[in-house]
Amino acid sequence: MPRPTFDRLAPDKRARFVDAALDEFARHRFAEASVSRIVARLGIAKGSVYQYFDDKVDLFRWLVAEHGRRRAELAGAMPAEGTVWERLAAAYRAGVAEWQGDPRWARIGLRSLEPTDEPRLEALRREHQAAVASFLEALLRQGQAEGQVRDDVDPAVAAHFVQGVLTTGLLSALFARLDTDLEGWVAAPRAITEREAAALRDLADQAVELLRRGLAP
Amino acid sequence: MPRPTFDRLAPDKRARFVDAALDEFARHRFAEASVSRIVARLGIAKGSVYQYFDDKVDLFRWLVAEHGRRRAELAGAMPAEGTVWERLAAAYRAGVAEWQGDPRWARIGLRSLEPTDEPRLEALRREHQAAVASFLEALLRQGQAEGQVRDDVDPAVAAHFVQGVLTTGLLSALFARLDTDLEGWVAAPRAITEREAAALRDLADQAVELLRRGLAP
DNA sequence: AGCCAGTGTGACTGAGCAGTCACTATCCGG
DNA sequence: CCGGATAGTGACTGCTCAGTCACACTGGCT
Repeated sequence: MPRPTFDRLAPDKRARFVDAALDEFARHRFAEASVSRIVARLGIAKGSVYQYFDDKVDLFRWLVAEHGRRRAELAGAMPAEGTVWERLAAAYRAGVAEWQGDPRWARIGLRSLEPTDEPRLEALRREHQAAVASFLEALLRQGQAEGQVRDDVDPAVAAHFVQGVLTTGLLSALFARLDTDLEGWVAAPRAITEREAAALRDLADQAVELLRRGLAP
Repeated sequence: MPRPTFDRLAPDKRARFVDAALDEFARHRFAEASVSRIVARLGIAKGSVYQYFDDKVDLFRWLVAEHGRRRAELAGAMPAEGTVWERLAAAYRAGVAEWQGDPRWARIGLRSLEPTDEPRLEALRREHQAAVASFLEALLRQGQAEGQVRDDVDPAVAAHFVQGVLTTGLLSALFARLDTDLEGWVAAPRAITEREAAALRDLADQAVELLRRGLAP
């Protein structure tokens, strides 16, 4: 939890701090991210950071929570009805919207799923992992109830496969097409162009089509 | 490249060193792996490591290369004919065999695909990444030629999806079923039991079935 | 016995890190 | 203009790390 001082911070100062921290944690995984680098870049004293947050873990957790808030906003506009495949495509479209905004926030979302040596982050990671898996599992169960997913599929298992296609698979397909990778992208962050977003939606449709056929009765 | 001294090492000493290094790099990603910990555990002087290898990168690269040699041996027994799905299942079975041996070596294989801040490892990573992708792409093209994969699928794109299912997806499904995760597994490495291997083959069959249906004409 | 190449050693260097704390500066209400 | 609260500071501690190097040891050969 951030300290009260952080909330009271002048908006522009706060914004500059968040920007620098976001950049650091987007570029580097938790263990390699450096509080020293953040303050050096901002030209402020290291002690200031510890006026705002208890420690590095606290700072990272705040970023993850803030990412959650931003994503929830995007997802708010997302329909919760329709066929399984429509909902899946919609969920994915919300993801695209995130990359079209500030890709660094999207990266924080991925970082929250990365394993760490820091035990206080492990619980958080498992929670997020489980949330994704159970969202997809529920979706597949709905699909079975509505006859869009065949009954001999184990939703708990298939959820992992779906996650594999939509995260690892889709991302690596995307970056292969863009001729860069996740690292390069975040090293020089920019919002993706509409053209690229279209390519991504195209890929997402291919992915969903593969899953639709693969899981159909 | 290891130094000549490493090759001349007495077999048991060499084996003990490799075991300790393997353990360290299986448990920790490259940046967090510690040469100091390796020597502390073995009770040898730090300088010794630098008689065997140029530096930490050199040591890691040797482990990755050694893993490649071991996997090549396993893959040697793998049939290069049959339908796409048979070949895919066979490739996966070779992977299972690896986890049934020493799971730490399997982990090194995954480590070689992880991004690093170390530029000298980036080239290696891209190479491995590309090798996997192009193996799968070639497989899908063969499938199209033989009418097992529908023609409106882009093999270059679908290869990434297949990779997503068979790596991320299958692994996370496996560990969900085993009630542990990759980290816990390597922290207490043991060969998987025949029962677990059967579960893994069952999952692999489900994954291949999903892909078969998803990509079929 | 004497030699020496090959092997092993561990204190040391220089670097980076998270986190602390006595101190200073700034702001705001009275 | 004063005084207390709040915010900011940066040198410092204590830690871990990769990599070095002058030195010591060992075993085989002459």
